Formats: sequence, C-alpha cells, structure tokens
Amino acid sequence: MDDLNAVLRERLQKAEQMETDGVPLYPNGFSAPDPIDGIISGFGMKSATELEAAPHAFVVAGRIMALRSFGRSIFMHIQDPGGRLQIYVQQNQVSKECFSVVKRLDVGDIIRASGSLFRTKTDELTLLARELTLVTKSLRPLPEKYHGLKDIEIRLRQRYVDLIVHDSVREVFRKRAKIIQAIRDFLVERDFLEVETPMMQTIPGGATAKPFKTFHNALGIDLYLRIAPELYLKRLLVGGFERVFELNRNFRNEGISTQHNPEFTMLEFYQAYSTYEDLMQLTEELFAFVGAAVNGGELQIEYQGQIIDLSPPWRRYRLLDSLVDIGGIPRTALEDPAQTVEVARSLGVGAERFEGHGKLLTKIFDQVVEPQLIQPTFITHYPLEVSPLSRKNEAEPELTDRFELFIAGREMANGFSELNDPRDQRERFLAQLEAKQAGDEEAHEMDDDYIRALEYGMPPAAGEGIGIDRVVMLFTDCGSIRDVIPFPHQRPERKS
RNA sequence: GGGCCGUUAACUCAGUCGGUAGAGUAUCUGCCUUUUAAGCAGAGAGUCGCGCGUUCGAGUCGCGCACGGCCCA
Repeated sequence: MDDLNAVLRERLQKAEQMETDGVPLYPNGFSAPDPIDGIISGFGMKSATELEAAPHAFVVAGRIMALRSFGRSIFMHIQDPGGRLQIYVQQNQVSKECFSVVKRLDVGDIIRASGSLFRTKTDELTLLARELTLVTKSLRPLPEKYHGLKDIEIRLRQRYVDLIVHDSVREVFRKRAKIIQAIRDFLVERDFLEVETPMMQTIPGGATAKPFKTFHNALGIDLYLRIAPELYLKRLLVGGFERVFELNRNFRNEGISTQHNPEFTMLEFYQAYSTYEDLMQLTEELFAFVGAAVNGGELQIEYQGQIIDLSPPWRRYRLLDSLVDIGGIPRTALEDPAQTVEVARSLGVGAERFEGHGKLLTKIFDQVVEPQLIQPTFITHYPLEVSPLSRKNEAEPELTDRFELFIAGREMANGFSELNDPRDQRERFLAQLEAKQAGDEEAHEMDDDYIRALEYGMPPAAGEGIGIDRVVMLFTDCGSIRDVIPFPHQRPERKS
C-alpha cells in the first residue's frame, strides 16, 4: 500500500479508529450464513402481510454494493455468490454500538446481518437488521457504481475487482465449471478413465507447436511444458486401458490474442476399437449433452449475433471438396502442386520451401474456408503430410482418417483414427525430422520410446482433442478467450 | 513483426486555436427514519502513461519508449 491516495488514506484512518474503538476489522470464526438465493426463492413471492404475519429470521453475509444513509436509518445492498439483498438498519432497532459501526461502513465492506424479512414501501424484499457486524474491512473504493469497470486492462489485471462488480463475469465462470463438469460426466458415463500424464516432457510431442522450455536442476536436463498429452495417453492404450481422457492445460509458445492464450485447456480422449467416424458421432452427442447441461437442452444458440444450430447430424466435407465448394477454388488448381503454390501466393499465405502440397492446402483452407464455417462442420480426409500421427486412409493412402470440427469460424476439435503401425510411425517421424531440418520449427520430434511402445502393440483406436476454452466461448457468447480464462496472460505491469 | 487508435482524480469521462486542469460517481464535513444511479449544502483530491524536443509557454504539436485495444502477417 505504498501508492496511497487520499481516498485510501482516509479509509485507512477511519478503519484504524474503528479498531481503536474495539471494532475488529478482520474477525473470523463465523458460522455459515443463509444464502441469499435461497431466501429470494423461498420468500421473493410472499406479500408484505404474509411476511408480517409469520416473521422469518435469517443471518446473511455479503459485500456492501450500495449504501444510502438517512442519518437515523440506512439502506444497503449486499451481494453474496447467489444474489443481492437489501438490508435496512434503523437506529432504534439496533444497539448503540452496532449503529455506530453501521454509520461508518463503506461500500465494499463485507458485513453480516441478522433480522427478519419485510417489504418496503416500494415493495422490495428487505431484511430489517437486529444485529449487524463488520466481517471484513475494505480499504479500496470500488469502481463507479453506474458505469462499472470499463478499462479492459484493469479488468484483467485486477480480475477480482471485475468479478466483484460484474455479475455477467461471474456467470461466465460458473458456466465454464458446469460445461467442464458435463464433459467429465459424459465421458465417465461411457466408461472413460480420467488420467493425468506429464505436463513436463523431455520430448514435446503430440502436436505441431513451439514449446516452452525449462530446466530440471537435479536431473540436469531440459524439460518442455507439454504442447499436448497425446503420446502419453496412447501409451496408456498400449498398457491396456481402452478408454482414457485427460482434461487439463497445454502450453504453446505462441502469440497472445483474442483467440490464443499461452496456456489453454484441452480435452483429449482415446477410445480403442473405434474409428474417427465413431468419434464424429460421439462429438455431436457430447455437444448436445453439454447443451442440455448448461442451456436447458436448447441446441440453437446465439453466438456473437449469429444463430448456431448444434442439432446433429453436422455437415461433413472432405478438405479438398470444401476448398472447391466453399472456397471457390478450381479443383484442377488444387490437384496440381505447382498451381497450388500459385494459389497460396495469390492469397498471401506464402509457401515456404519445407511446405509441401498438403501443407499448402491446409493453409489455403485456413484462409478462405475456415472463417466461413459458422455452422458446425466436420472437415475430413486431411493430407498425410500434416497428420503425422493419423492412420492412413486405406483407399487413398495420401490422405488420413482424420477430421477437424469447425464452429463459428474456429477450429473446435481435431480427431483421427490412430496410427498404430510402428514401422509407419517411424517413417512419419523421419519425414518430420526432414521438415525440421528444412526449417519447419513446429515439426514433430522423433520419439523413440513412443515407437517402442507401439512395437508392443496398441489396439486400433481413435482419439480426439477438443479446445475447451473455445467450447466455453461458444456457450457463453464470449468473443475473446480472455473472457473465459480468469487470469489470462498479459505483459507484466511496470512500476513507474 | 507491421499499421491505426487509446492512456487526464480511486472509477466513468470532458478538455475549443498551445495560455494557471474540469464534471459525475467515490471520499470527507453538516442535514435527513422507506431509499434504491437517494437528495440538499460545503470541502479535499492530479507525476495529464514515461522521456526528450519545439516554444516565452505543452494535457494539447513532433520524436522515442511502455502498456493496452483493433486490424493485418
């Protein structure tokens, strides 16, 4: 508190005077109060005469959000996790000591009050206090009551204030918890086992992305924060678990934007004896299940002004077909590698030396098709080149049994039939190493132990990753990933 | 990484042509026993993001930096 301004100084002085007068500022040992939402749902419909005929006593606690003083009586609104309730204190209804405390309360203080319910002249359900105690003194003024806190930088750096002031922000994080719980319930119901695999890995694998690097002192080795749990989850399939999932953080050393946070939450699950086609259906069921849990089963949801219909079945396109039908690019141009380079260049997405035909197709897709996929759409048949861990398509071995799911113009999920032939997997890793040497920083590393695991035999399986933050954005109508992560990363504040 | 925009009291925002910094909320003092963006009267509160420059004089003009936002890569 070295940056004390006048308001803070005055509050601190006033608080210390209260303490001197025998009013503890930070007492503890209270019993749990009655939740406000329970009081409102139980008595919100009762009339003034009903409340008068049968008085109900309650103990409530919460933060003072508004305070209106009339000299010998005071109104305040307190807020607890479930809602707001008005408290009315009259001088002749409480002890002298109590009223002297009440007179010195500030907006932001946490208090506890006991009394009975009544209705005011304006018919608002209100607790007439018989007793009121200060629970926690607040020294900093809350943001302006009418406009709230608008400065996005402060809202994120001091999320605690954002949460105090904005019901809608608290609601997003409640909904986030419900969504994640629903996903766990869905998987557990289907006999998936939740597991935890290393966040720190010696070989960062399972995705194409740049990792964060750290160092383990005792072992004297570099470790990487995982970019994906994939290869460990599949080792568990080798070990004999047939259905596993992990729902936790991944870390990717990339830029920060409204769509990317360096650490983000990912669900990955693997199911033996099934294919990517089974998983597309499972994904449709999963979204319907989540919709039921958080949206009352409504599958038409409004997102950023658009209506998105999650009712299955969802549209399916082969990648190449989507480039032709949705992207409007001639099929002949896409089937000829030389012409594809020209298409990529004309779209300004470049064409690096290490990028082959398949990679360019996906870059063109990202540019011209992805933003247009507003309604849920599965894109299938990804090129082998960009799918080093996916099973080859038996009919067309240049393609893989893989899909990605797009909703609202964003990738939401990526799934495929798993490559379980160790000989093929080794070749794929070798191809990745070549790309790496040619300059592709995101190319996959060789993982000899993973090959060894496959050599013991992994049952045929399909696996999928779903970006949880994006799912939460969809169901909470949030446009930025920062809106659904309580403490998103930012450059550190600089003390001037 | 590039372009554009922003940064003024604790919060939300004004600030004209370059001429001593403004409002509302919040805070403090006084009045007020059914208010709810309570009201009335008064008071205090500022490193105008940071630095350099132009100028008699810079919140305002120029350059650089920091942080943030939007768009592009």
